[in-house]
Amino acid sequence: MSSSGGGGGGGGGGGGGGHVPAERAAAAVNDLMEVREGATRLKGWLEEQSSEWTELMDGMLIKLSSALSALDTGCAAGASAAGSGDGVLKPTAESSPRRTRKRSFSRRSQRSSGTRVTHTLIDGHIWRKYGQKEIQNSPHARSYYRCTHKSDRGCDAKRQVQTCETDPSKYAITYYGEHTCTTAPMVIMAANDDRGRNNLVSFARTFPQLADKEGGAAATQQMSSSWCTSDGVFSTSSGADPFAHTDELAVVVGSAGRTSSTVGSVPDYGGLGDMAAGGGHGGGTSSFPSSPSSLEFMVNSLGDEDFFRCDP
DNA sequence: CATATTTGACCAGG
DNA sequence: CCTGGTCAAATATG
Repeated sequence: MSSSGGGGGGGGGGGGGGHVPAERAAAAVNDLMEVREGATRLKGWLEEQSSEWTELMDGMLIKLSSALSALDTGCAAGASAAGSGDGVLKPTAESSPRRTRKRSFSRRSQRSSGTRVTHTLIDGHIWRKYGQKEIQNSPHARSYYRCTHKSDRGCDAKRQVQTCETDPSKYAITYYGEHTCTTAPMVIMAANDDRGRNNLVSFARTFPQLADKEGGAAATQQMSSSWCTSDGVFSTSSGADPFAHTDELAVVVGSAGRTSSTVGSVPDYGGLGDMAAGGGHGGGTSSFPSSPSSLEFMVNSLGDEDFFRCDP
């Protein structure tokens, strides 16, 4: 979206190192294929429940397929993100006399709660961008966001997003402060496949008003979802993920044979969430946003290690 | 028209 | 003085 900005034209910062470990890519492809397989099975199971879910799964499968083909081309990444070249600069030629303001401003809060590299900007919270800066040692601009509930809830959470230097398709997100607002509506559904194994898929629903101004390629995925399957493994490998707490994003994986579900706190979202579900518990049938097309699915590599596995 | 993003200016810390 | 973080007017978008 912000293609126009400084980083925009940047041409994908190709220069530097884009060495993507082939082994790793291959492993990722493998994992994705397994996931697709599992998803297909899950789809079959869900078909018996409702056609809506079938559509949902179709969407997921499509995404998986495209992800796979992207990876297959070796230099995956760029595929959807790049583009946007077009330098349609606004005619703001006139030097508008920006009012000089004398504003006492809040000292910057320094304590960050860690940096995380992810494929998506979505993290379950709604952010409002309030600034962007070119950073000295980085080819990419850094964007500054703060919780959209800053004004109405006094939420002081902030985050800085910067395109990963080595992999333009990833973002390094640094969080500051904590969310005092309750913002992480999410629905998690769990299902067992025919083998009694527990497959769990969690969908963190956020409501990004994401609209690619420049039209064009929906460069950024706006829906984040983390899921995992089988044996309660939640990519905790090496547990090196400083974001294990992930705020409200809680995921619980039940043991085989049991269906567990967790629901993040759902605040007073006017008409955004049609997920009221009214205690949707009950045979694992919970309500789910009916328009799959509005949801973007994306593999959220939680540990930057492996995404998830689906043991056959 | 309301709300989010863009973008240059302002400001504080090193 | 330079760099990075924030403000807020201007602009874009639904």
